Amino acid sequence: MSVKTMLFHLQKSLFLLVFKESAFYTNVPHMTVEQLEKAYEAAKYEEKIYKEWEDAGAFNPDTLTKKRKESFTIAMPPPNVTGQLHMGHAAMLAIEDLMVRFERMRGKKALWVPGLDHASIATQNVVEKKIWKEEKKTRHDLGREEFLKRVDVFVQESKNVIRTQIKKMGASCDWSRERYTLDEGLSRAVRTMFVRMYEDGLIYRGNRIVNWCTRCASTLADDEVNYREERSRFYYLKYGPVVIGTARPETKFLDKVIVVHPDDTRYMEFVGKKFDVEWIDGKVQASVVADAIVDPAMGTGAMTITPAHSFEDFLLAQKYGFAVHQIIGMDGKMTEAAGGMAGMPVAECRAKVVERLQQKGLIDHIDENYVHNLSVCYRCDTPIQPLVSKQWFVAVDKKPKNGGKSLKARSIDAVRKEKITIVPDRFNKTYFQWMDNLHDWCISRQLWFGHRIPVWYCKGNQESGIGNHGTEKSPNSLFIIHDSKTCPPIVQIDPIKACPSCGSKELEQDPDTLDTWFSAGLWTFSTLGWPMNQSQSSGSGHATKKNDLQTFHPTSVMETGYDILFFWVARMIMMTTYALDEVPFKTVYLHGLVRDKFGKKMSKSKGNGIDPLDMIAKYGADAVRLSLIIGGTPGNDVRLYDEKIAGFRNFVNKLWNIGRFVLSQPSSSSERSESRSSLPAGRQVDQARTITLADRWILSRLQRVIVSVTDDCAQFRFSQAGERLRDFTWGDFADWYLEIKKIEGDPNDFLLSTFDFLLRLWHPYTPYVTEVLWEHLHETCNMKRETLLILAEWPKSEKKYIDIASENAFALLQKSVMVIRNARAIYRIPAATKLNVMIAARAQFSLFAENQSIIARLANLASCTVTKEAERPNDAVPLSVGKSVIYLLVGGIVDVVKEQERIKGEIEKQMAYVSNLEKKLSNEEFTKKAPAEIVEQERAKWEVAREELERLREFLA
RNA sequence: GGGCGGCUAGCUCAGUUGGUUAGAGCGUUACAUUGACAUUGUAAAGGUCACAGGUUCGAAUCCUGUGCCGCCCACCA
Repeated sequence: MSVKTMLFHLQKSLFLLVFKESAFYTNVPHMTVEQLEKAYEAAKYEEKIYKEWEDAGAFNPDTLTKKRKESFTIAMPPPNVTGQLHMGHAAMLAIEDLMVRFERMRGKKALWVPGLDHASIATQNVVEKKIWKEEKKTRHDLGREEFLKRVDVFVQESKNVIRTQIKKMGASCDWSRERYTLDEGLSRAVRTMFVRMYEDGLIYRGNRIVNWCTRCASTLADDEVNYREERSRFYYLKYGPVVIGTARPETKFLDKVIVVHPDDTRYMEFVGKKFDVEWIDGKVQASVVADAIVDPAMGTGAMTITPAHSFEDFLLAQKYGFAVHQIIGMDGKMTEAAGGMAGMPVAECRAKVVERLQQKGLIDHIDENYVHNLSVCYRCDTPIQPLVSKQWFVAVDKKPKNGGKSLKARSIDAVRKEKITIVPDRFNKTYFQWMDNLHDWCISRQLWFGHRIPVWYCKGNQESGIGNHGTEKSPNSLFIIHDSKTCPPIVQIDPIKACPSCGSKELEQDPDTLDTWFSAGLWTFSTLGWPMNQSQSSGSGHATKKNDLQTFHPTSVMETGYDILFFWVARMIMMTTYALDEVPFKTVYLHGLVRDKFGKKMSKSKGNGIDPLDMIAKYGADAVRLSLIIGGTPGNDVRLYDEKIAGFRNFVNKLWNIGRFVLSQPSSSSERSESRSSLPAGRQVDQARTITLADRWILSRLQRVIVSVTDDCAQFRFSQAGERLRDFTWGDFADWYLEIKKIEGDPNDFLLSTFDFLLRLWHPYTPYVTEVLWEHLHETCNMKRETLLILAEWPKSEKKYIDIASENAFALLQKSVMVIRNARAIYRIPAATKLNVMIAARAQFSLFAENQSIIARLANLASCTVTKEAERPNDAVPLSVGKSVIYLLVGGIVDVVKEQERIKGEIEKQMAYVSNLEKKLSNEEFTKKAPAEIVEQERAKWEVAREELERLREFLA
């Protein structure tokens, strides 16, 4: 007999079905999977499972089936080799692994390239500190070569630590393609890029004002400068005919130009004139110019300019051709421009200058509460000295000699023309704003650790332009880049033996290294083998796969924190669009910062950080992953704390126990499943022996979940997809479906196949526990496990299994149970008191008749009698469910007054709802203008609500 | 100075193009307890969706303004 005919017969029949409690215990199965511990012990499995994945070659797209056509690539943002991974990295890994696993299961050729960044300035600082602490030596004490050796030792250790940490998170990245920014291959890419850009006129060397960190003894890019609010003194100084304001009197030794606003009536008479002025070291001759750059409201509206130590003044000096004098040296001490104070540290000199000015009566007054932003180094927090020096720059506005648009124009186009989508899209605005304001990028760093600039200077002919610090020798002739007697610098990929201009063999390589973001900017394509396409060994000993660049570039998604949108993402777009004339990635997905429970940024110094490894050890990697994925949205910061992770650990444990239960059911035992070879869900519909309403309901719900989870993941809505899955798993599947299966006994394959699908759907989120359960699923069912879950197919939904009638029917069943439970709680009927219930089922007779035992069991009833129609029995509490009425036969237990109150309350609520709907439906504007289906929907709601209201009124009568 | 984000239940947060009687987790309250799971189950309480206007038949959602919190950029002679 088919299910349909069976249902038909049930509906036809009028007999009373009375549930007998004892019937339930005959089919209760016994556990067959005692070997599985009651609570999931993540630590027991994780390492083993990771190894299985690796051994199966699951991370390497080359070993996957040839059927995979479309590629999916993520270049992992390379962690710095400075040390430990933090929760930000963990978030990055969780999200990227989710994406890669999802796409891999969807049949794509999925590649996730792992790697590490040498992080020149950060790493050098760490190692310098370490050496100082242990040996009280500076890098200069060791010398360049020895120092770099020490760095290398540190880096090797650090790399191992980080690799292990990445693996602990379950990251399914292809270790055979691991890269390091200082690998030979990548270094070659860097040099190639440098030379190409130089030849294209996009890299130049020039004397310009730069941010100088005296502690790091290096330049910093504009975006490597942080600002710190500071209260300091602001000095008003008498300077000839005017009073000028400054916070830095120690820079003012050689100031000779007063600048005022052209419209400032106070100073108009002075413009264009010259004055002899008594100043720090005696008399100087000052001239006055007018320029609109001056803000008349600022200070006194008059200022003197110090071109070598202020960005704005430098621009002015260039504009008017004023001399540029270095006052503060690269070492943070005064130059000979300070006369008798040469060699003095800045702070000391300031005090001395102020003292002298005081003596000379040149101080008008001092503002003690001047608040301004002090620029500091983003690495070591040392105040920045803006100063002029000879550095290498990338020209962002210039068109390449070989044609095409400027770097800036290319980068803007890539996003504006939607070749790159930024998620969330509000960061488009931030990106454009930054790009619009971008100045030439200073790429040379006076560091030892990093990519050495591939430029050689000829020393044979004459003292060359070596030493960016030429200023130290001749502070007043800064604008000579190299004079005509000098051979031009030699810029090329590989070292050479002799100067091509003069043949001299006395060559010296530029001592500086490149900004770490220069190499990072090439990351998506240098890791794939550019500029060499053939098989070739890279420095780390891994082979560069042939055609990787062609197969996997542009990459699919760049997933990283929004805090490095400028540092890195923008640079990659700039460099890649120039080098390859294609975008580095199609989508940029920006995650937020991981913060502590109080919303504070986690940091080592504050000690408020949570170590991912501790959390993994305590709660398991799956729980940590969930806690970083669910509950947040892209671009917004997430708070993370112990209890939160514990909550997700609870869910993982729930999933585990769902597995234990499912696998303990007789349908999964081997004698039942001898012929079963696989479990693609859905197929069982045709094979199953008994199909119940619950089966059809769960199958239908599953289809919807597959659709929404797939769609959400494809749209990067990982949190939403996860919540949807959790609700389905814990609510629909565990709380309802499994409970009903216990009652129905004799479970069919729906149980197994739905569980099978659940494992697949959860796998990208919780790879470990699902893989363990997947193994047990196959073992228990005596099935051959064709693949690991990591390589299993992503579920597809099938429309034909969406069964609205069953969903509606099941919803009524659920409501019946909930309404009874609710009444029991309201009337404080103890759980031990088993109630009798009579249902006047009316049009839903067959539904209730067929499922009376389920209602009885779930609602904890002694008996459940289903009739078509029934008079209200005495002492019965009536409950309304759809068109049916449930009578709780409570005898004399219930307080009549209380019951009347309960019903009155419900009526009141219902009346408000109904009248609301009526108001809406009687509004012609609504019925006329709203879409027909919305109107219809509201009308349907109204009918149901009205009916319910009527029934409630009857109850009161 | 320019820009961005947040403000939704006690707490942490969802809420896809405007149409639900506004949701989840944690916490709280009450009840339950030997076979999947107490890392559990059942039920409940709890919200004028920051505020003020506007657009619309209809606004947590769109527009304008205000307030508070946070962030980014620029700049400070």
